[in-house]
Amino acid sequence: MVTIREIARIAKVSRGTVDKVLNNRPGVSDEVRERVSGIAKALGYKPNIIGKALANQKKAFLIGVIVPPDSNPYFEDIKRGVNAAYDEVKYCGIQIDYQVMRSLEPKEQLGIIEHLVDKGITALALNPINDDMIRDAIDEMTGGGIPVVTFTSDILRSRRLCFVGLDVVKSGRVAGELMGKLLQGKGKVAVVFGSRSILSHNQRIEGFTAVMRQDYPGIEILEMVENLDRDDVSFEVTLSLLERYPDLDGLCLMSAGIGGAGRAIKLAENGYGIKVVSFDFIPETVELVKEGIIDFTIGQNPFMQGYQPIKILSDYLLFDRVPQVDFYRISNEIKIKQNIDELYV
Amino acid sequence: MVTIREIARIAKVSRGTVDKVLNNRPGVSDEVRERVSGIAKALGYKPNIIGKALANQKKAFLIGVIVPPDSNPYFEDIKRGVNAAYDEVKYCGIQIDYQVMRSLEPKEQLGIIEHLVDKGITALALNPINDDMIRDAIDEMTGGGIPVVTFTSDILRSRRLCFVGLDVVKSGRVAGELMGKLLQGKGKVAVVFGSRSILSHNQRIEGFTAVMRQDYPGIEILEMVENLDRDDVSFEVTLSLLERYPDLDGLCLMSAGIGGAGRAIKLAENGYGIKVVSFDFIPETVELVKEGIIDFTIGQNPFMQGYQPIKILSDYLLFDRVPQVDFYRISNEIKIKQNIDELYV
DNA sequence: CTGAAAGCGCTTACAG
DNA sequence: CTGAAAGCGCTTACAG
Repeated sequence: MVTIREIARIAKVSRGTVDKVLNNRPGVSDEVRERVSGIAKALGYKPNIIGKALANQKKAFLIGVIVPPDSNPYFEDIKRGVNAAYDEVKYCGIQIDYQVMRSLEPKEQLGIIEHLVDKGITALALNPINDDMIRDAIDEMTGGGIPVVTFTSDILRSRRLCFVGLDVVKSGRVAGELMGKLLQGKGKVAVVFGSRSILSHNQRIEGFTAVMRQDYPGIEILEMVENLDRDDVSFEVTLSLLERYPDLDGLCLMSAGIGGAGRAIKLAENGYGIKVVSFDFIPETVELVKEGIIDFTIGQNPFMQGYQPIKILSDYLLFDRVPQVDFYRISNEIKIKQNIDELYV
Repeated sequence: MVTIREIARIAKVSRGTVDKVLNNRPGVSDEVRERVSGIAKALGYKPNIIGKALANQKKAFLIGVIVPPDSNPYFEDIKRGVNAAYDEVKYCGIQIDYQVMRSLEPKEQLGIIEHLVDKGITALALNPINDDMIRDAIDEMTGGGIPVVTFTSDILRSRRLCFVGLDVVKSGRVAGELMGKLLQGKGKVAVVFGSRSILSHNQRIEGFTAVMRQDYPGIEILEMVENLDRDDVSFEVTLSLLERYPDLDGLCLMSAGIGGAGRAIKLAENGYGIKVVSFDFIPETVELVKEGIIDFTIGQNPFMQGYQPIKILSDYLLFDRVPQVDFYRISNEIKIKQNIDELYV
């Protein structure tokens, strides 16, 4: 392994000077800069990350994390991922400031961002509200040397370092294929989703209906109803669907409020034989899968959605590693009764 | 963070002495040993892994890896996992010696183990042949300070550090449930498996039949046939099954030789509508899933089966970290046409 | 048994 | 602009 000492010896300069060249720090003449970087390249120098990490311990890195209100148990797992990553990097001098929002207001999020910048964060992991205000704030931070990684949902045309999340259209497609297989290609289905005003909900619907159209023309989508991610609304609309369509064969539950839908299915006369595909691995869903009410549930590995942004930002801060991809893809996981206990292992 | 320097200062001894105490090295009086370890505990000392890693760079750690003959493309992914882990730890002075067997003979494996021990390995990741000879060798290495992690298949009652693999009975159960759902609980199925003489193949069958019996009494298992993991045999037995049972509804392919089975299904008159569940994500399988011949395939994440043993052994060697569990469980992953492209992300 | 010193590879504050 | 020195936390060979 080539070291800085070795390069310094060959270039006949000090190790400090080599360090400046290799890390594009000012204070070296062009002539020396060129000579040193030539030698480094010729020898195939790779920085030793352990050495870097040890020296960096004198610095203090603070990564801010901003998540939406914790009403959604989904974010429990995201937090577990953040903590797991933190455990791996805390010895390198990295600290975390974890902020939970109280609303979904862009203004509140902007306030938290400003607060964190004042506190001196050196990087930010953000589940962004889709608003120009936030996009501008991201660009300003990036411009000011504070890298931002978005997770779970992205914000388009911003200068964030990368996005960690999943291809939501594909999630919808997976749900569509599973429903098609469950119904052996024929029957009547209904969809319960969160809200038309949320981008990802529309994308799930888009993927689901596309697969139905292309691969399962024998399946008819009777209705798609909003539940606003609320448990009580979920109960009502699901029960109503089951009552209005006595011959319903399948139900795709795309949003939160799964518990309410489950109660409706258990209550309805025609609920027993109905095929159900849902999303996420929250406790209510897991329970319904175990009971046999839900046939398949498609999870998004929220753990990794918390874990990866911290690891990516740590790599950036500690080792100047820039992520290789713009979109760090989390895969869709399919769980059934027999393997629902194997979450995140 | 408490450092060795801090403890040394308080205990009024040198840093070297503190190091000896904290790492149970000889050459310290009992009195000093007790005083120092008391202070360390009182201050909540945690070793800084970066410091340890840097100092350890002077040492040379060599991890041996022994895998079966590479006839099985499955082991390509295991190797990718080994390499990925190696990339993460090579800066800590860890080297890998990767050995591929030519046979499944215990004697050959024993020879390779002895060769590696002569070469001076400090740890071993082993896919063990189930034989007393190998068990004894593992125990001898462990006794001599060389930790052994088994992966993919385990060897019972040995002193290996831990096992990385999956619950094969559960894999069979997952396959059973998927088949049950595909057939809506009624129909006739057949199973093609590798060999009765291989433990894991029997375990898959056990799980599959247990779920059929318990949850899907309306499904009849007509026959279970061996293919010896061979492509040509696979073709023959699958074709024969399809010809002898014109009303066959489902086929569970439990072993290698998937390509042959796929050709038979495409060739047979009744092959088109048949429901198929298979195992692994090898290229042939992926292709058949994309074509719609295979409905579900259950993968074992071989990447992680290669990655984890190296990480576990590195942690042990570098930081004296002992694995928290005896069985490091890899989860069963279910893939279908719409998400078969999301492997290992 | 104990301590002082040098070293792992990189960074930084300071002197020239 | 350049270099010498000290330091990050831990380990080790050596002197006493």
